[in-house]
Amino acid sequence: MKKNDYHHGNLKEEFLKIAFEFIHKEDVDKLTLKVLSDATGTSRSAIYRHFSSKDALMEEIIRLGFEEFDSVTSPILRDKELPLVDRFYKTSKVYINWAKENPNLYRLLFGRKYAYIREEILSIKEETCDAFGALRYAVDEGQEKGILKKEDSLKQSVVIWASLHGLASLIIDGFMDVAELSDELVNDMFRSLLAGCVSNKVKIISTIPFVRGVLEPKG
Amino acid sequence: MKKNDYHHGNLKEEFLKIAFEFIHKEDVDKLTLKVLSDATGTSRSAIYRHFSSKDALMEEIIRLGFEEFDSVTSPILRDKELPLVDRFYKTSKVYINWAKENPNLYRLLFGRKYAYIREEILSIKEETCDAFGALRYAVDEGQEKGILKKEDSLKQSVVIWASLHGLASLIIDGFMDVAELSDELVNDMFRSLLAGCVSNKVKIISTIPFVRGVLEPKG
DNA sequence: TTTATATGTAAACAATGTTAACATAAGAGA
DNA sequence: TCTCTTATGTTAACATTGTTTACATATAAA
Repeated sequence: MKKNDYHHGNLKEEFLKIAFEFIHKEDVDKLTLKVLSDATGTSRSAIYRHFSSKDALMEEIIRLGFEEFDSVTSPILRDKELPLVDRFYKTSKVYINWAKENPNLYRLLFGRKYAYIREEILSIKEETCDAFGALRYAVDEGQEKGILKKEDSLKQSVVIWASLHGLASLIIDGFMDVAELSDELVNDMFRSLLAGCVSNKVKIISTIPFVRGVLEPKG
Repeated sequence: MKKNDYHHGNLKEEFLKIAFEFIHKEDVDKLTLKVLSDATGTSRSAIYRHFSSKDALMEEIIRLGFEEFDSVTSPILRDKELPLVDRFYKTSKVYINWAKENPNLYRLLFGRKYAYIREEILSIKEETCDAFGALRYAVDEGQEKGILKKEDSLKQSVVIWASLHGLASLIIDGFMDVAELSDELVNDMFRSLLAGCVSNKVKIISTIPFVRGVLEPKG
């Protein structure tokens, strides 16, 4: 070990990087300070020069996690090139698949433990660039175009979100052996949501065969 | 302290009772062995004469929890005196309200940590007297009577369950301030589920005004 | 060059679940 | 009743957690 290894250089960034990568693979409560100190070749208390506590580090991880989550969901909802129903459908697919691929991160973001951080980040009241905001925006758009029933758009959005969240949770938390059915379950859930939310005043366009099948059950 | 307090008598039962009551009030990870030993006036390691580990005790708590959960949900789904749709509606209400009143127990039962115990208890394959079994049974009944669309009843049940689970989770895990909207949200969710699942081949009976409103949107 | 600040380590804490060695009560068999 | 076994309790110690305190060293400012 060289002498100038005493000062690491960018230890804070490395802590974050290692922790973030760890959460992509392993369970949240397996991420201990020892894991971080071992991985960086530092002592167990080195982290306290860069974060006031372990929770403070987790806060940053959660922020990064939401950035990643938003980056795979929001753009689809906001993509004006796609028909609106297709945006909903694609988002549903991506949402469930992302949760399946990143179960520990998903639980960290949407579980109870760090609810106060989530509140801080999501802050629904303003139309920020987060996934729930994008969903509300899309729901509003749907109502304006007459595609969705005109109801309280917050409640409508929560019902949609809750459905996806519930399905994702059942799948990743091992509630019954439904993980291998997830593709079909998303389709069924989407069909149910559409039946509940779609107005029949306007003809709705979709480029996705499955979605067209849902919209025209007689065909 | 009397001399014959050395042997407690029914310490195991008391541990279970105290732990079970604790979970009804406080967070799961606040339930430590010290809490149990203090409450019973014993030492921190006394528990190991009755349980092989803390997790073994938690297993029993989870079993008790499912008994309680099932006792407030299953009977409604199995009550042949009620119209089927009313059973679904009442169960939805009771489900969400129970989760709101017992958030820590709900998380313990349906969270990831003790998934293997849940698997053991629920064991969907057989038609046991559990809530999910009762749901599947009710879904089958609905399909036979032509009330529900004839689909894979497992998937249909999972979609219903996931919707309620998602809503309950959002409410109790502090995802947005929707707790005070929960009554309306259950109604909206129920409306959505019914739109997705109900067949229109048969006239459906309900004694609940709200449900009738959902079934006859023109009225 | 000296001084202050930033960033590391080592040692110790209390709290957690857990185990091992020991103590005592209860019950069975003589 | 006496002894032996078993059941059930205690105390002391462990390793692992997150965390704090005192100390050490590299970097930057004066």
